[in-house]
Amino acid sequence: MREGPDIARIASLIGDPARANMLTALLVGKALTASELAQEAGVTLQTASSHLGKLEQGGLLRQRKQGRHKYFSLASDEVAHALEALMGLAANAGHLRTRPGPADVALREARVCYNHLAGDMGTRLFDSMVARGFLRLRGEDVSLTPAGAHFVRCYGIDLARLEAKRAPLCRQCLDWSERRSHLAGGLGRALLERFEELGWAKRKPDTRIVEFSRRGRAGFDELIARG
Amino acid sequence: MREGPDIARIASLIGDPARANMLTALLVGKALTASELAQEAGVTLQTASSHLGKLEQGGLLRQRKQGRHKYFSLASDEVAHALEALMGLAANAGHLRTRPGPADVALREARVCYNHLAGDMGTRLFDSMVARGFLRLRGEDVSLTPAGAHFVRCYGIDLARLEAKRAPLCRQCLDWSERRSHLAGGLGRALLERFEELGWAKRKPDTRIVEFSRRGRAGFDELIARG
DNA sequence: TGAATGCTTCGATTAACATCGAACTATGAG
DNA sequence: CTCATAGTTCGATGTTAATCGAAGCATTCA
Repeated sequence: MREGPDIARIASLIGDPARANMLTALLVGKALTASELAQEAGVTLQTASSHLGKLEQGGLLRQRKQGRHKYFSLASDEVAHALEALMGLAANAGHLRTRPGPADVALREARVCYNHLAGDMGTRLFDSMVARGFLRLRGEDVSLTPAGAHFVRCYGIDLARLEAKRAPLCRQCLDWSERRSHLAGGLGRALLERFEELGWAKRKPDTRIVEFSRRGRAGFDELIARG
Repeated sequence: MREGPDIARIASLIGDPARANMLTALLVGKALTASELAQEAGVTLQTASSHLGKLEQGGLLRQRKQGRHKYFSLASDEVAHALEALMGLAANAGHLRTRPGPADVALREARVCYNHLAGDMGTRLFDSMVARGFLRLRGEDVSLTPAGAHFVRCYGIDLARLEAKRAPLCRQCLDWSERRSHLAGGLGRALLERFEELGWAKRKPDTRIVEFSRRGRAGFDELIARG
């Protein structure tokens, strides 16, 4: 055989616990410095540096220097997607790191996945937008319809600015907790930002949990009910 | 942090070259014996036995004994999905195992992915069925519409038998070469079988390549053009 | 200029694990 | 029953790579 891409190389990169911790930490979407990632992974700065070099070499991370800091983030949405796929397998095999507790419940309801909203609320938003014809699915591609563009503009999102960027506007991302898709890409990011701007939601510091206020939850429910 | 499923465990399972070879070999969908997998991975039977035990323990493989043989296959479509996601990353990072050659071209055009058709022809089939209203997408779920049921029955597929099985009928699977979806699940399997039955396509032995005859290619083109 | 901070490189240590030979169990064939 | 084949278990070996202390750059700040 020996055909197709070399999967073991990438998988073994993810397979080290320290590196896996770094990658999952970066799933929140924020860029983190080498020191922060070292702490996240529970290793010293030296070993973290070695790990980060390998992850970047392997194309999983993107890095940018800023002064004497070095910021790392995931290289692409695809990396996040692959990580979530692995999480699905892990959850399925019952290898949860912790027994399902209150944090886990919150995580399943609403969490951040590389800067966009995932979990139950994320998939509900996605399904609603598809059902109302705001998003059109074609195979794996997702595109915003004219009606959808109107909808998000009314919600206060600067669509023109998003479209000017090079990153894809819409993309779907499979959810490990829900086994369904949620909206990724620039628009997904913008929507979560807007939720935070309006005070509907707030990220719980140092976790992937997104906490909705009572008012925010009501607003969200109405938003996906009829726009 | 330390939240969410334990991803490193699964990834390190896939991260060993011998195990990765076994898993990719099983992507063709056929169940293989321990000896066959040992040869596929290029290791002796003893080490293969150890690897297979770990893979099964980790929930990636399913095994059934038959006489003095032990047959292994992937545990689920989800495993195949995760593997293809990793292939996407690997291909993206330029870590192709071999430089793109003739085999690679054939692989991108039509290959088998856990017993269903993938590659360019796989995604074209999927897109066509969505466009004609034979498949309906709802988030990550795919379902067969009444019109679609009529279509596949006319094509000679015993739908009742498929529906009787426990495995899901339709499922979408992301394609590493095309970055779009193709049809997985029982129906995807049945369609590929039917292509072979009609002499349209033939699997190239010991590879994932699917070769279409000239007649088969014509029939396929007509099938996805108007049914 | 000197001190402090953030990160990298080097070297040595250690732990994990893939590998295989050899011995063992189980199933099937003659 | 005897032999061959398929697979497992055990133990020894060798390699890989994760880890961290210490020293070395680079950047910023005073």
